[in-house]
Amino acid sequence: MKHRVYEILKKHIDHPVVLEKPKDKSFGHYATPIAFSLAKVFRKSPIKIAEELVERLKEEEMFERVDALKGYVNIKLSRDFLNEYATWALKNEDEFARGDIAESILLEFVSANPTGPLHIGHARGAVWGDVLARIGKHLGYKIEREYYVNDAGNQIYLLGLSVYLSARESVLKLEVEWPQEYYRGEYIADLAAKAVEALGPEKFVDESFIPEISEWAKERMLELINENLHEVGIFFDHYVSEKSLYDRWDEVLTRLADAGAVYEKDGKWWLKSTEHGDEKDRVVVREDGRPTYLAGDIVYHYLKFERGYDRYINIWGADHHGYIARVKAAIAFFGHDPQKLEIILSQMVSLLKDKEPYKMSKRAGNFILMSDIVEEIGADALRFIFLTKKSDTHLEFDVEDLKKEDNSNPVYYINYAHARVFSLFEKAGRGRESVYDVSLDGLSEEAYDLLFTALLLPEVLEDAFKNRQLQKVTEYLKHLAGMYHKFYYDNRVVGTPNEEALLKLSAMVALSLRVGLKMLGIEAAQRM
RNA sequence: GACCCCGUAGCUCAGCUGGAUAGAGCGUCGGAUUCCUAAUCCGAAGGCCGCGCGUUCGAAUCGCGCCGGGGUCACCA
Repeated sequence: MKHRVYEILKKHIDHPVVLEKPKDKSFGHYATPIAFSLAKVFRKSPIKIAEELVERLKEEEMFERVDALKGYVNIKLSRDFLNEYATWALKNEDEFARGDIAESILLEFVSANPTGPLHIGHARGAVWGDVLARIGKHLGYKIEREYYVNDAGNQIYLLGLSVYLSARESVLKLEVEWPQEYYRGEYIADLAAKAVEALGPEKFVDESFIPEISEWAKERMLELINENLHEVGIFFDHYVSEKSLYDRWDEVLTRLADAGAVYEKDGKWWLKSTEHGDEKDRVVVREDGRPTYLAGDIVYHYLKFERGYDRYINIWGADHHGYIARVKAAIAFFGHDPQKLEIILSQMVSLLKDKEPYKMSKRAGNFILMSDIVEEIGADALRFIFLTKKSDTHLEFDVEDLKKEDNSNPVYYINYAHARVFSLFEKAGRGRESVYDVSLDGLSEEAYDLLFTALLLPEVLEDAFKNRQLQKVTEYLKHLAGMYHKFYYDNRVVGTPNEEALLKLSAMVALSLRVGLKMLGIEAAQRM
C-alpha cells in the first residue's frame, strides 16, 4: 500500500517525499510533512503549499480524503481500495506480503564452536538469522544459510583432552590431573562415557589417542548442536569446515602478497589491515609457519566472494566486533567491495528465573543450555522473546514470565486472537472462502481501521528486513492482536446483519497474524 | 586508553531516515461476564526521554562534550 501511495505522491511532487503514519488515526492512513521542506524551496508558507497539494491529490481514486492540516498533508485511502486489497489477499494467501527483490544473500549465522551444546546466547543469533532468512525469502531474496564450523585448532584438542581425562576419571577410575584449561560441564562426562563405549577403553591408555578422540567428540558435538537447532526449527543450507579451508591458504596468501597486503616481520606474516581502518596490523602466519585463526577467516571470505552473491551477512556474537575491521580489510585487498559484507552483532542475553540472575560461562560448564530453555518455555516463546528487541542490545528476560498463559506472554496473546477468528467461523457454520467476495460496505470506522492495520503486514515485513529490525514484526503482531481483541469485545459478529462482512474482516486479521507468525517461525493456533 | 552497545513510567522495553498530545506489557488501584473463548476488554495513577551545549521553523530522535551501566580490545578459536 505504502508503495502505491508513494508512487502517486511522486507523480505530483518533484522532491523526495517522506511518508509516515500520523500520530492520530483520525488524521488518515498516511501523512507527509513534505510541505515543510518545500516551504524553503518555494519560499512559501507550508500551510499554503499543503493546501495546493491537497487540491491535486484529491483527484486520485485511491484516496478517499486528502486534507491539509497545519502544514501536513493527510491521506485517507478509499474503502473500495482496502476492500479489494483484502479480497485479493484472502484469495492469494501465499502471495500476500510477498516481494520480488531478486538479490542473492549469503547469510552466515550461529557458527558456534563444536565444543559444546548451544547456550542461550547462541540461541539469539540462531533465531535472528533464521527469521531474517524467512522474511527475506518471502520478500523475494535468494537467501542461503551457512554455518561456519570452527573444527580446527587448539579448542578441538582441548575438547578431546577433556573427554579423555573425564573418561579416565569417571569410567576407568584413574587418578587424573586436570590442567588449567579444559571444558567442564555435564556434557563432557556424558561424552566420555559414550566415547569409551564407541572407541574402546584402549584409546584411553595414553594421550597419543587424543586427536582421534577429539575428532570423534567434535562430530558428536556437531550432531548435538544440530539437534538443538532442529528442535526450534532451524536448518542450514551449507556447512563450511574451517579445517578444509587451510588447503587454500597458500594460494590466498600469494594473492594477498601480490596485492601488497602482507609483509614479513619478526619471522611472521602480517596483514596491513591498518590501511583499511583497523587499529593495528594483524598476524596471519605465526613464526612457526602455522596460519592464525584470522587466516582461516580470510580464506573463508575470499571463497565466499568467489561464490558471487550480491550481499553477505554475518551474524556474530558481540565479542567479535573487533574482528570486523580485519576481515573487511582483507576483502578490500582482494579488490572486492567490503560494503557487501554486513555484520550484525548479537549482544549478550541475561536470563532470570524468578528474578534470580544467571551467569553463563562455557568453560566452567554452568552456562544455560538452549535446550533447557526450550524445554521450559517452548520454541515459540523462545523465538518470540529474541525477536522483541534489536539484536545489538542487551536482552534480559525472566523465563517465568514466558510460562504464563495470559497477556504477559505475547505468543499466547497473538495466538488467542487468531484462534478467536477460527471459532467465529465455526460458530457461524461457514467456511472462510464463503466470505471472500463479500462487500465491506456499512462497516464502522473502527472496522476499517482494523482492516487497514491488517493490510500493513507487507510494509512492516519490508521495513523490518531492510533495516534489520525484526522487533518491528513482533511489535506489529502484538498491536494487531490487541486491536482485534478490542474489536471482538466491542462487536458481536455471529448472527448480526453484518455477519459476513465482519467475518471477512476477521479472516483478514487472522491472515496477517498467521503469515506474520509464520515469518517468525511460529505456527498460529486455530484453537486454544 | 581505544572501540561497540545501552541510559525513555516502579520493572522489562518500543518509538530514533528529525515532525502534530512520548507508547506497550508487567506491577499498583478501580471497573466490565443473562451475549461468538474474561487466556479478553475498559479506566486511573505513574515521565526534567541521564546532563549540558549546538544544528533546525521543529530534537527522545541529528552533532559535540560530559556522567552512569554493560561489553570487547590474542600470534585462542
